[in-house]
Amino acid sequence: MTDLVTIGEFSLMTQLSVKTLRHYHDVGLLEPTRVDPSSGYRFYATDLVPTAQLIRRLRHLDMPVGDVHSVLTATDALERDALIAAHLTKMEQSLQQTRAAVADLRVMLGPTQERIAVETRRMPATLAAAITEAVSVGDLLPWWEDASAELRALVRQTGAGVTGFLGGLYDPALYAEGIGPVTLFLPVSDPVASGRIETATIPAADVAVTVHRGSYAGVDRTYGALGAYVTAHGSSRPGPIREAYLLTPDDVADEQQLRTEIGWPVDSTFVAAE
Amino acid sequence: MTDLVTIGEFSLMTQLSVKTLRHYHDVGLLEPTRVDPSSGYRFYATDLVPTAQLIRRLRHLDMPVGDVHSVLTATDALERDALIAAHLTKMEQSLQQTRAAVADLRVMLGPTQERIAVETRRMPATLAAAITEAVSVGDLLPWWEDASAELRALVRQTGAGVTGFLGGLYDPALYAEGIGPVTLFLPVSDPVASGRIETATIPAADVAVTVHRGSYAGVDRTYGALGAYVTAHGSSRPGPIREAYLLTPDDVADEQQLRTEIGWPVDSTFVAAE
DNA sequence: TTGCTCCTCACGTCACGTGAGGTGGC
DNA sequence: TTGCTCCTCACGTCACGTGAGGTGGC
Repeated sequence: MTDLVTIGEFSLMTQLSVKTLRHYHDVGLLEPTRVDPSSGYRFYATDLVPTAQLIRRLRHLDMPVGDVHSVLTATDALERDALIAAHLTKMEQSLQQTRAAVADLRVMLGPTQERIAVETRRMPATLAAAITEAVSVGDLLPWWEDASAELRALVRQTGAGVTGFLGGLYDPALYAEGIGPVTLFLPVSDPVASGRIETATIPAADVAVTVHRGSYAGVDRTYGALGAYVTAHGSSRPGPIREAYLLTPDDVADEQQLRTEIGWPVDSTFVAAE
Repeated sequence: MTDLVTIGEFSLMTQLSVKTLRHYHDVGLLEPTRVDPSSGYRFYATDLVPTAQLIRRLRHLDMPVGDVHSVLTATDALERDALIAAHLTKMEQSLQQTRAAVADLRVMLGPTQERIAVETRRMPATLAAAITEAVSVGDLLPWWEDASAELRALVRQTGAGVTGFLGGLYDPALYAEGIGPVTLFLPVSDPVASGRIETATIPAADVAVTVHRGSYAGVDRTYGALGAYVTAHGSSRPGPIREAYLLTPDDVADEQQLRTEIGWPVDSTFVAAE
């Protein structure tokens, strides 16, 4: 039998505010040990303190309340640790991204705004091993990493010839609505399919292309410059953005050396006129 | 004269969703260049792209929309850079805290739960140089750093004798409501006052004390253990928590060596009975 | 009886997202 | 005419905080 304390005392012991404790009761994250039926007073056993502190820590790391609940109700320690480890990994990645964003902001605020070289080109239809899925912007990076690894692995395994750079098709809805269909593809000499990988013919398209140099975190600048260029020449037309990964993290050690070709769909007359 | 594009195209160029762009229009953060009076269609000049991208970056760093607005309307570059630098500093600190929280979580999930040694004691009334202010939990750390530096500086300057450890009084409201009065004080031999620093007599009190070892980030565990101990002996009584900073970051290089004495107010009968 | 702590609504906040229902331009 | 893009409400979400108005225990 352990001691019961009021919500105010429990707040002191756990450094969770009274409002927060009541909220956690409402959503079922942390139930008081006893609730007085007539007064509605909440009473907490002192042995709930470690649980409350774990909750506080996890919330401090921005783990969603639902996930915290999963951690608390995990049946065994292994499962619980796995959930926490997964969240820590996410946190580390987000730290990484923040650092990149800070570095990039410094670049943006710097003196020079690079000019971009744009070239228009007709991309021919291409046979490829491809993965197409609806992806949200938030999940894009890990999705990309998984999908590209899968494509490369399968193609290597089947022995089909690779006939071009790894590429992607990004539906405008991805940016406009935050979620949309994305195709990642690896051009091949022969049909290759397995699981979610299908053989596809990437359609031909007229595009204005430029090469983005450096970290993918800064690709928005190139999107902006390319879009502005295309608009200035009055030739934008709806269709997916095309990317080709000329130099990837697998190829170079330094982020500065990454090269990504961005293709913005344009009118065929624009290509001919050029 | 620069080109106007629709919201959809502008979304592509800036990687901001259409909903987000409309929201930024509503709150006045990013106004379209032209709004068609009959259709309500928004049109954006392409030279707004860098501004939109700056917004996106700053929001990515969780800078509040209001602060982003301040950055955009800053009259000169110096002011703008200062605002951004201030936010970057905040971010760095929060990264630091997250890292500490992760480390601490690992400790909590580890095998051993230390036991704490509790002793009860009557703290005598003490003459001190003191700063008392209403502080919110979020601001506590920087407030503490400023206040302690100010106290030490003034006391050194006046040549008054220091007669005890730097200490603090934390009103329960600070934890229960997230904001409350806090007193930081340095015991002195002679009256010392200047600016927000006043001479005060810290009242006597009966407290159960224990020493928290290690990073202040982990102090909640000690609060919990001490509170549970006091409750188990049925002697808790309302009043501010007292802390005394025995070994601070100024004294030791390693966080593990930090020592903070925590005092929990108890009944005088409890002290006598001990 | 006076304070103090606790209670329950109802609503606000922040930064958008969702979804219904409808309109304009090629 | 058909799609597609755009529009405006109104409401939802997440994790609480704010504030009014009221009750219970020493």
